[in-house]
Amino acid sequence: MAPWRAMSDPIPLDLAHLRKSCAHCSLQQLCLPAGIDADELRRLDEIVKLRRPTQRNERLFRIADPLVSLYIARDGAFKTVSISEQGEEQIVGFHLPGELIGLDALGQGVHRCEAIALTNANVCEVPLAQLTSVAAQLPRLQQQLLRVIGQGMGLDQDHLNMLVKRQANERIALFLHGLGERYQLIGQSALQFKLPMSREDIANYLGLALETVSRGFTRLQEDGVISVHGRLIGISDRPHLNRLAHVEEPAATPLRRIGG
Amino acid sequence: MAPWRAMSDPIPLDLAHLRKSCAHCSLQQLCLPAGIDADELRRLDEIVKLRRPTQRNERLFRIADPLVSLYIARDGAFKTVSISEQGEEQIVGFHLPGELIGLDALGQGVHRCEAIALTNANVCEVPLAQLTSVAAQLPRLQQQLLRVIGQGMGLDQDHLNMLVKRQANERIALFLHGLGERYQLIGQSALQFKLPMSREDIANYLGLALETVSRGFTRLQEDGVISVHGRLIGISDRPHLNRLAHVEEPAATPLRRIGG
DNA sequence: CGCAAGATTGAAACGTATCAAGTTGGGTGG
DNA sequence: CCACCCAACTTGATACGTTTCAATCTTGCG
Repeated sequence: MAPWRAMSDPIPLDLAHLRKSCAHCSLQQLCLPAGIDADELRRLDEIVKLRRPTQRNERLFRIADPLVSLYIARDGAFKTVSISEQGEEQIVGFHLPGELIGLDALGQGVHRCEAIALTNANVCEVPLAQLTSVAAQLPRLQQQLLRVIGQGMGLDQDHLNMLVKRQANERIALFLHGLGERYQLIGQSALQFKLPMSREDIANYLGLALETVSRGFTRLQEDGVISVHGRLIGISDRPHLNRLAHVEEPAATPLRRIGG
Repeated sequence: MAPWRAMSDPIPLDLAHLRKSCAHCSLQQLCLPAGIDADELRRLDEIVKLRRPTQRNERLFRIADPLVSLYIARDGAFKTVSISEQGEEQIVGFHLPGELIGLDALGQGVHRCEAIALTNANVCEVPLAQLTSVAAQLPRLQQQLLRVIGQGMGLDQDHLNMLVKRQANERIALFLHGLGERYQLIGQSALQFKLPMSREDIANYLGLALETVSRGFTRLQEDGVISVHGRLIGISDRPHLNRLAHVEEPAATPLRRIGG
């Protein structure tokens, strides 16, 4: 595949930032520690490892790997991919910073997906055995763990609802809408962002042909809803986009993500 | 809708059977208690309630109900249904005996689905607060709980893979295949069973028009793969069905379900 | 500059949804 | 017991959207 380390891509490694504990992490409230107190946070911090920077196309785990840790990106983006019996790849979810990666293995103790970096990234690693044993002692952490897992299931359901009985343009609008919301959640612009994934990845995720995604983007641009420059997306008419996605648009948009 | 209690449907209530604890339940190894020891089983048994028999079309919980308990059918069948922003129903999963119901609410503490009985049924109820507090003390139960939850997520993924990039006949074959396996798992015939759900439910679940499901059944019957008499399904040529579903068919079929 | 991968655009073929009749079977009431 | 009814299911004809195949265009990168 692609080289693990592209020469033109010097790693902007900020050790000081990497060493920060959960307590100082800007994602704290969006991540596993959300809602737990200072003492508990210290216990959690003790078991969280900081991995070396991850290169584009690098894998956190592969299919059939035993479940060891859960992962969370601090920055960058990942996709999780399952492979059908016929060898076709299916993207199960996209993961932005703060979103737990690795829950696919909870059932069998063995991963059924690969987690592949879409960009260079920095990742926290949480050994599951330690996490569960700490959680057994800290009811609030246990509760939060279940909540995070449950949210993951909710996202799978959102993904499913996006695929069933919705046609191409609706899926694409919903995808862009959700992505914008997720970027907003982590403090970036909901109206202008760079897609970390290819058209092919989007198509795969949405259950469409990549040509259909391309046509969809073009159509949205012609209609003045978005602007497209390669992977750079600008949302020009958010209400219109929401209408196409059939999403209500009250002031406070409910917590929602697209990729699980 | 249909009457809560049809006159022609006297409830064959077997109190002796209902009073059985998990320890004596035939589903024990397929259910929450799988793999935990006798002491732990006793602790679990203490918190499991047996609900009065549930009528066809009765709901275990509704959308927006707070999460109180998880449910498991001892017999009968359920569907869980979510409702989109436009008011369209989407069937998220079918639940046969031994399969946990109610995990949809883990994320927000509030149900995002309704659980509706497809048939008359007997149901065990497990209050979640008690379950988690017991699980915190019993590592094996904690582990088993996570495993069951993880399996639920796995099933959602199977459902998703069934919908994406597969065409109608393949989805239908896969659906029947999976249903057969699940019946086999609970000690019934994999080759002959009565569908607990309507064609409309199947179509909704598979993301198809109900006419397409009907045609699919007819086609499978014409090809000598199955026999259809209303809701009675016989599988005449299992290898052929598996081939249509693109499922490998080694001697030992992997643990798999269709509805999550 | 020039290649290769990714993205866009076009035309035709296919599969499924939709609309519209029929058909079957279980339940009800005369 | 039969006629009727209604809901569930089946079957047929047409319309639509998406896939597919193919060609062209763009972009990043060596």
